[in-house]
Amino acid sequence: MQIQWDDSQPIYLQLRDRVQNMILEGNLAEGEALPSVRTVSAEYQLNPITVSKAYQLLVDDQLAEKKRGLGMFVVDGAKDKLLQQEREVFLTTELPALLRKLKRLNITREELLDALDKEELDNG
Amino acid sequence: MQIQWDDSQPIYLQLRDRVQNMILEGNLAEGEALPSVRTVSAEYQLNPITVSKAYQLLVDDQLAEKKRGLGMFVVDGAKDKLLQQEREVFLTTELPALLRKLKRLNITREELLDALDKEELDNG
Amino acid sequence: MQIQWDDSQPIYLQLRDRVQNMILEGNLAEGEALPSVRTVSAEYQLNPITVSKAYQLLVDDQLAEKKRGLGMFVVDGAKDKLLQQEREVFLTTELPALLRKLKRLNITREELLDALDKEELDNG
Amino acid sequence: MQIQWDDSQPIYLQLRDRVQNMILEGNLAEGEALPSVRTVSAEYQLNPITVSKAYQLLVDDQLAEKKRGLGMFVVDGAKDKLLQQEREVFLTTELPALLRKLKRLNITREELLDALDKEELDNG
DNA sequence: GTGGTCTAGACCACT
DNA sequence: GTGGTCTAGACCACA
Repeated sequence: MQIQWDDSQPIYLQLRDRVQNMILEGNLAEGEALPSVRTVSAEYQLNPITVSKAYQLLVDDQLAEKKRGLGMFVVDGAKDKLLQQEREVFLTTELPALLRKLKRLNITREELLDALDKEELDNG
Repeated sequence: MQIQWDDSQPIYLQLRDRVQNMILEGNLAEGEALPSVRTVSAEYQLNPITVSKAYQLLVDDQLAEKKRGLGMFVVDGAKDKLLQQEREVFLTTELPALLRKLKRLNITREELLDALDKEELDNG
Repeated sequence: MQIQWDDSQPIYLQLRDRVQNMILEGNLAEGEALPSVRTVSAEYQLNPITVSKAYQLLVDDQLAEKKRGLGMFVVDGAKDKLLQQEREVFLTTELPALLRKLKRLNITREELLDALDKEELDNG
Repeated sequence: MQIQWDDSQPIYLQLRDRVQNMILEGNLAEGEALPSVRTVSAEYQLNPITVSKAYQLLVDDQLAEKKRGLGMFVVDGAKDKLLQQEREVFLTTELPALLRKLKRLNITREELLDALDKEELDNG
């Protein structure tokens, strides 16, 4: 079970994103323990510190909490928090950027929707 | 006259993007000379090497060309080339990512269009 | 009945402090038995070893004593001992630190007294 | 030039506190560059990562900023920010705790002021 | 020159 | 068992 790491981004950020995705997709329930630092570091052949760094980011974002001597746990409400955070960023930052790009590239709204349709068909 | 550099991206890439935008928006016509490395580095308090690096990327992408002793110039067809390049990247990389994100965030097509409308009004 | 544990300090120290406070406030009289390790560990969902560790600290400080087969008891004179210990620490360690901090933050003696007054009113 | 590290606290936190104190005392002016990670790590025989960790905390608190390739710099307004932060914490957290302790230890306001006077004399 | 990242290996405190 | 911290040493991107 080997991960394909994307070399353009630090591993600890990719790890954090993976956990966030697991929470969003429900593979990691609220209140559930994150896989231990040691487990993850062994499984993916990573330095424990690298894993710790990813987990610490989750704690900083109040998505996970430490219980001393027991491990890290997904906090209650983490999923909603994530959804809201991402929507926020998307609507206030990414979407405006998208629109500017559409204008600059002279892509009409119709082309955009067509492309979305096509994508939807491809991915079922 | 200070630029707000985005610390999350190397300055030389931000510089390149600025020049590309100027070309796309017509502020820098084809055949026109780029501002000299020395000018830019003085104006924005940058290391000349940083500016050179940005310009070299434009040369590598065949968007600009060096004329010995005269400076750098926007090549003919640069604007179209840029448009095509960006459309390509947009349609093959960004759009699929956008769709995945929309799904994950439960943002419907209607919400997307509403947001686009709103943006359009804001930007006139 | 869940305690809010402060993650910045080991649980066994927090437990010890709680017991010490109970002694100081008279909620745990001298000669009285401490709640059993088993009781506490069940009530607060703690590892019994954690509770034992806290109790052992009290024994080490001669504030409690073990009676084989009967449990742990608050020793005679525990309250006075605690008072004296804490006064000692307060006057020799905390107070000097307080003064240094007041100076650094430019908080005058008047502001300090005002704040104390306000606190007193709040807490009745 | 060797620092006496306090073993009860991680070095990177002690380092952060040192820098904060330097800012508060004006030894490190706003806009000035922090001593480089390498310099500090060499001077105090520390791992560069340990120093980085301390500096990152300052960035997270918006007391310092990174300039890519140039180093870390004290941000404008850092000193005021620090003062305000510390006052806030002091007045809302430490002072109430102080009062509770005074009550518990039966230390009167007069004793407190006497002690403060004495301290002041000692430290000039 | 600057900071960022990672590995390997060790020791610690806590539950 | 858990996470936290540190060292030593290496490589990278950036200015």
